[in-house]
Amino acid sequence: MVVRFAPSPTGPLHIGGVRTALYNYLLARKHGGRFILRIEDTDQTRYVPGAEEYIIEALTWCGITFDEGPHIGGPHAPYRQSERKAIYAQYAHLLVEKGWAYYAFDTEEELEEMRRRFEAAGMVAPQYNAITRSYMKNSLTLPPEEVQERLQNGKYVIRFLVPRGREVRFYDEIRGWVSVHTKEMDDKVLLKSDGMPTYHLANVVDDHLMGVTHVIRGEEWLPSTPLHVLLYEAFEWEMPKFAHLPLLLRPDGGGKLSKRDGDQLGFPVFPLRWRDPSTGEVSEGYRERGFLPEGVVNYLALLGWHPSENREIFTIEELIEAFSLERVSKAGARFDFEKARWVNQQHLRAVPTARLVELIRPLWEARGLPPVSDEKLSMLIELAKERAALLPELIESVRFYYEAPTFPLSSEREGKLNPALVENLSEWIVALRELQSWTVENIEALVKHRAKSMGLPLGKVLPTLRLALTGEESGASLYHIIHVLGQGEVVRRLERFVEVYGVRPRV
RNA sequence: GCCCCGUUCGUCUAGCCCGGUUAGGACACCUCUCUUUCAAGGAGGAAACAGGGGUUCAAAUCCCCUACGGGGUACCA
Repeated sequence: MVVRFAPSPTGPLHIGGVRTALYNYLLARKHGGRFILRIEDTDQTRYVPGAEEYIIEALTWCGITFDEGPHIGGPHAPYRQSERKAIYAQYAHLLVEKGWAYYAFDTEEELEEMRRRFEAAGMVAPQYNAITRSYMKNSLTLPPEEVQERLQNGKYVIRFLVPRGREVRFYDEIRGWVSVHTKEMDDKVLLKSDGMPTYHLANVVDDHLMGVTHVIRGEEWLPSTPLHVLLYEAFEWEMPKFAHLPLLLRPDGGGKLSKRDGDQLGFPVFPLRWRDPSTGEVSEGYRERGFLPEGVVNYLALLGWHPSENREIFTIEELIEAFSLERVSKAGARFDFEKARWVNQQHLRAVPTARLVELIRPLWEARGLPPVSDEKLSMLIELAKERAALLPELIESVRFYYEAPTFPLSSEREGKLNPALVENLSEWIVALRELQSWTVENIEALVKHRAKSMGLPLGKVLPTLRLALTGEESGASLYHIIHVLGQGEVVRRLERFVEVYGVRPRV
């Protein structure tokens, strides 16, 4: 099995493209096949610098790797279509010789005029086809001498000659048989006047030359597949199998998820941050948002595919094992950011704390937070881990550590303080200061013991202490918080609290 | 407009090919439980076969029509 991912470097890869790459990758790995990256840069006007590097970096981050591609080479190099230009021209001319294609010389204005004319005659979207081509300037209508003359000038395109009266049928691995009549098809340009191929030609030629056995791509290609089928027939090449993946839809139901949706949806549509080189506009990525690559990949796999068992959480290796084209659904899938978060959370919980320390440290430093040892950081992460779905939440939920509470508290929170405890707090500070061994167990014992001797339930004691130490009403285990804060800091914070509330509690 | 593809809880989906299920799971939501609290966990709840015709003893499942959604309709991919 040989599959390929063939993006066009016109900007950042969006999340739907990542899924297409993922399904190809999964299949290649499952069947021990090869996976090729091919850059489809035949439209020179749409080339965006940095896009190719972005695509490779994004897929690498996701753990999607290739066996051949522009970045690693391979037996079918080059892998950029712009560098294969001569190959396509040769094959386009071959089709002309075989009578499957012809030269056309119409200018843009002439094409425009043709469309206007036929529209006026009642056609809605006139195409260059069996009925209109006879009115146009091409090697089918012009005398041979004029054709020769125009070819000398070098300004021509090569168009496919769609045969008449045929039903083109092909089997789609996901949708079953699809058929289209050739009267619905038009004479698509194969070779552009700049000598570059269009997608249709380049894709068929390269897939054949590179030995691709399974063409797995987005559903937007379904309507042009009949043309590709005819192209294989014209070249007398063996056809690959086709599979058209359902599209990723916007959560609001308004069409397919597109690059332009950017951040307006409230969640990233790109795997990595992207800075548009011409406008300077920056779009957020899943990586920067704090997703784990395994979380993104897992969620994406689930959008349009369902395993044979009722299970949602998979590592990439498990996905390789479980994936199959037969279980890909036909209908478009709406992106659900909440569920993506949940899937990521499941993975986050499984990540060893040591790795989280490595992931969090750069974020910690980027925020300019006070230095912490690896040991402290991993204690903090342990505390935050259970309630975080995304990486930055790991830092946000230990805010108490790097940000002392500010007093006075809001009146609502003051209402939750226990007056008896507040009055007695100076004695607690002494006890805490004198605690010999600062362990979670000892702290817990001390708190419980003093609460008991005061006749106060933990439900009164703990919230008050929490407010005094963190300013928050909820969060991780308070005994652990006290422990990680350290004896000195706990005493300092409580003393500050007493300065404000101790003498005459406002409660 | 025309062509192609699609349509099961709010969302992702199982079930459809090989008719007979209390139409299953997950996210989100609600209730209860555990917990100092939040989260997580546990238990439970509400929630769907687009509509209409056939075929059949029996249709989410097979056939047809309609509606709706999406994609395509470039010298873009």
